[in-house]
Amino acid sequence: MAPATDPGYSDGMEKDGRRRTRMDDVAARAGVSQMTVSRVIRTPDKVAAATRARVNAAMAELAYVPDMLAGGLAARRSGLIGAVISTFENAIFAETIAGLTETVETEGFSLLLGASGYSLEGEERLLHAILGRRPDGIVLTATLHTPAARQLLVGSGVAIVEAWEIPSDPVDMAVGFDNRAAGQAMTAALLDIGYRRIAFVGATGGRDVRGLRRRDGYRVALAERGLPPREVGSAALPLGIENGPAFLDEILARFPDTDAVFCSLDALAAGILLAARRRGLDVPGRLAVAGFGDFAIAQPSGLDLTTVRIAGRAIGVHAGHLLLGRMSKVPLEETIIDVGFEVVRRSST
Amino acid sequence: MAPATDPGYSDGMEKDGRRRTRMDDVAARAGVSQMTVSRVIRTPDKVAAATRARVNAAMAELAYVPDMLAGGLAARRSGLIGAVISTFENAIFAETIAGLTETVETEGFSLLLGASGYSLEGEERLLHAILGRRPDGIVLTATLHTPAARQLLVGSGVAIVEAWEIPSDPVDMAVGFDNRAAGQAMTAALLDIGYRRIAFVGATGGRDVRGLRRRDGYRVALAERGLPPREVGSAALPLGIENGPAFLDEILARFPDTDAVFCSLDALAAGILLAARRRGLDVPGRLAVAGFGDFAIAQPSGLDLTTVRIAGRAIGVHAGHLLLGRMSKVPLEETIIDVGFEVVRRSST
DNA sequence: CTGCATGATGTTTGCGCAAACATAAAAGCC
DNA sequence: GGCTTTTATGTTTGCGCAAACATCATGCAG
Repeated sequence: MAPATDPGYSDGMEKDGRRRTRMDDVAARAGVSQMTVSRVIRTPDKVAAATRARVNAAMAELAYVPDMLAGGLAARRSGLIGAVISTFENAIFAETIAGLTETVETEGFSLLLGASGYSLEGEERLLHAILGRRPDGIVLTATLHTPAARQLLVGSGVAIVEAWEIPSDPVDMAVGFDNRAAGQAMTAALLDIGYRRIAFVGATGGRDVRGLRRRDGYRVALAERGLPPREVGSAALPLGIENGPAFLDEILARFPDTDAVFCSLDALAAGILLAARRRGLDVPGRLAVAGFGDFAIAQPSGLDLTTVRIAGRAIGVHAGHLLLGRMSKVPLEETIIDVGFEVVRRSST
Repeated sequence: MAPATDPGYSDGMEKDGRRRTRMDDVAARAGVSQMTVSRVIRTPDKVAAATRARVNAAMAELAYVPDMLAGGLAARRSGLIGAVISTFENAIFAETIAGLTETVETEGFSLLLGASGYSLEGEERLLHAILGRRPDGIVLTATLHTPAARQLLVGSGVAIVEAWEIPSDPVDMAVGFDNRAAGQAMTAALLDIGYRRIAFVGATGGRDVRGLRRRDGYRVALAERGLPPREVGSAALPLGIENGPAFLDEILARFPDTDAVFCSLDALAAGILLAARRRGLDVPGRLAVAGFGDFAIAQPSGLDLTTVRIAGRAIGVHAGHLLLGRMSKVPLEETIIDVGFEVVRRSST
């Protein structure tokens, strides 16, 4: 899995034959030892002010950039944080990644990003690629699907945060919310408004573990009132706005008197809503539509979708802090963080 | 800039005191030398089939994951590709990043992602963080703003691709399109339809170099017909859908007879279009609206925006191939790739 | 059977840095 | 002033791996 080809000029030489500047070069110029340069970079307090100034000057003159690969090898800490998302398709995780980078970058860490895709093989390949870089921490926004993958992570001993979900059996740490409770809450909200013939649209199986949890919540909420579920969906991923018309047709064909639809994703809800409008169905008069995620599209584009809002950015920030905390040796008091959710009612219900 | 804190157990030991598996361990178990294990991983053809099988078995049994940091240090190639975006806010570059990762991952490279934000200091900090990891290549989707940053990159000798733009003076390689030409083409398209009092909304200065290029194109197209420009905007970034109402007000106040608006971004165009609808203005009858970028929101959400479509994914794929090509020693024939653009007319004009 | 490729493996060394230890100088202390 | 403690710096060593070179078979032509 290592790069197969050979770079043109990364043999330590630049294009013009110069060798890359090392600590030794800086040290020689400043008239100190290599170790003192290292100290100026990592623990400046332990170096006399005058010496520090000379070294800093030398570094500036030579435009020295420390080699963190070498440093990491020696110190046994790479300064890398691995982040695993399932796909770039839906921008669900962008906020989380943004919050995560901003949090860990301030401490000098960099982000190693990978998309596992929907193939199991890809998932393991990616984990190997990330673990091989010896990250100091890993954030999983994607769900792990194989026992082997789980095994690999646990065996690595790396700090791990599972995000966007509170797993019943976490690998290590976790930041997220209870998808089941969220699905139940949204369904309950629809019931409170007065809807009784509520359909659910979303993944029916396969890889979308979280969507399935939300569906479970939907089932529970209906069961509490003794109402039968009406489920429509597909196991194929990813589901998006383009599936709206087909799913709407299916709902209306199988459950003609449906008065509300709860979609496992906003993109899906947007698709249903637009399809309904196009068919001349009054929303929410004839059919109410609710989504999940409060992804950017939802509100401002005039769809004004009732949805469940998740603090995506906060998840990323918390995940970063969990990792930083774990690395600071002070034992963390709480390693499972529930950021909750919020049912936001807008004009689509 | 190095991580300030100390990890709990990355001293080469796992939590339970086990040492991390190394090549030596695999070698011992397979009854070969460490070097033979290295060969099995990188150049399996150079190892006898029987030996290879033994080594592979040993690796599997020990769940060995090669340390690419150490390997990179020895081989002077990190297997990392640095990617610099300006912000996660707009999902503009998600497709490009996706195309890039998919391209380079097949060759065993991993992505090091960083957001430079809108601060110049952040830009340099990020470059240091990335260059310090000794990437084999860097893709810039963000524009470079300081001479020092440019200097740093050139001095590093790393292969560089500037994406989403064909700079007049590229640092190294580039994949993108001519923003000026695109702005001109869209304006010309509006003129061809028959609009004559066309306003432009977008960045008026500051960091959004590409937006300014598109504005330049707008000016040229109008000047060719002897029409005066009508420009509205702000230097503050980022501009988004929420700025729609204010900009629409400004347009109608300063240029009441405007019949079309060309926005430097789809998000902005969406904001203007929605604001116009809310005011009861007929789109495109009273006011036509055109955007730029064909970002996901545009079409399916019912806005049906006329826009300029850019092959964002192709940009990422090309960028990846440029880097891989540069690293394969075969001299590249073409290092500046223009992916062009496409004016897409929809119902908003 | 010699000689010389060719293939398969082993040995040595160093990538650039930081941990651990060693030393030297300065600063307190009675 | 001799003593310890503290502060500032230097020296040695090794992180885990791959490049370069060395070695040892084996094959095979003449």
